[in-house]
Amino acid sequence: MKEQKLELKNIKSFNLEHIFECGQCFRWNKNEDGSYTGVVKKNVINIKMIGKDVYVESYGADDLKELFDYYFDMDRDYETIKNELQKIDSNMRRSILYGEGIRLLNQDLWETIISFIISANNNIPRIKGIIERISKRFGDKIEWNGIQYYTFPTPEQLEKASVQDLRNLGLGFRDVRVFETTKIVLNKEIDLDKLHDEKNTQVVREELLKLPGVGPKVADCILLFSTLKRLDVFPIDVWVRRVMNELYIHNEDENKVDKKLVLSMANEKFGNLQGIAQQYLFYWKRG
DNA sequence: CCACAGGACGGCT
DNA sequence: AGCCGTCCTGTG
Repeated sequence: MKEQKLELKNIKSFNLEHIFECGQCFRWNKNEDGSYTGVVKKNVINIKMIGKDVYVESYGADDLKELFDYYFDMDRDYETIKNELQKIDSNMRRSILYGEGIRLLNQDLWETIISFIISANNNIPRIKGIIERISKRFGDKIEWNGIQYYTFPTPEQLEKASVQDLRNLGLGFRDVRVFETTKIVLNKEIDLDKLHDEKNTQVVREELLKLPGVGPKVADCILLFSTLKRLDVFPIDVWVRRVMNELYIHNEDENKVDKKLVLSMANEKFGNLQGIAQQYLFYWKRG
């Protein structure tokens, strides 16, 4: 374990609030000074921005520069992506203006799977609380500057949780889903490492859908927000359905909008960039 | 007291 | 294949 620092000057398409509050992650918390602190793998990371400059501090095992670049998707050219999307229509232009600093994080696949199983029919404050309690109970403790942080438990660590343990931590009816998914991952009935090697997004999606608690929406979130990083998916929740109806479909009853229609519309308009287009629209309309 | 939240699942038609 | 009730828990 070591402390490291990193300074990045004049970074474009990078805004802490946009990145951490757009619904893709649950383990970053804002501090009083405006900086954010989170746990990534076995590292505690603190980030603040002054103007367009990014200041990063970490305490952990991994090389900070390498970890930062990968986690924050720094190798992807968001300027070019935004330029492409802006050509589509005024909705995209406005949404990109609103969330110009969004980046899609490369979060640990296992952690993302469990996190989004927990997210089903749930709200963000509660999701964050549950994940925090799971980490505190089954993860490893990291102490930094007198504060205790906890890593997200590995499958081996989470295997020690009984259904009742999970229920007591507040998962509700999702307890069995997390319990069963943990077993399946441990048995390698579904090999998470091999999912990274598969090129066809739909094939990976079908694999994810085999996990208890992983339906269409959760699967797409996993594909988009984890190290799988497939941009050709379009997670549809009530908000996205609402936005797509308001902007493009104009159905009288937004609850009766066919999901397949939303998907084909997204595919037609945004193509292979539909995943990130979804994030701009979602963050914009949800405010 | 009830409605609802950033869905999944099972039973039904 | 589509529709619909139900599933914990916290908040309004």
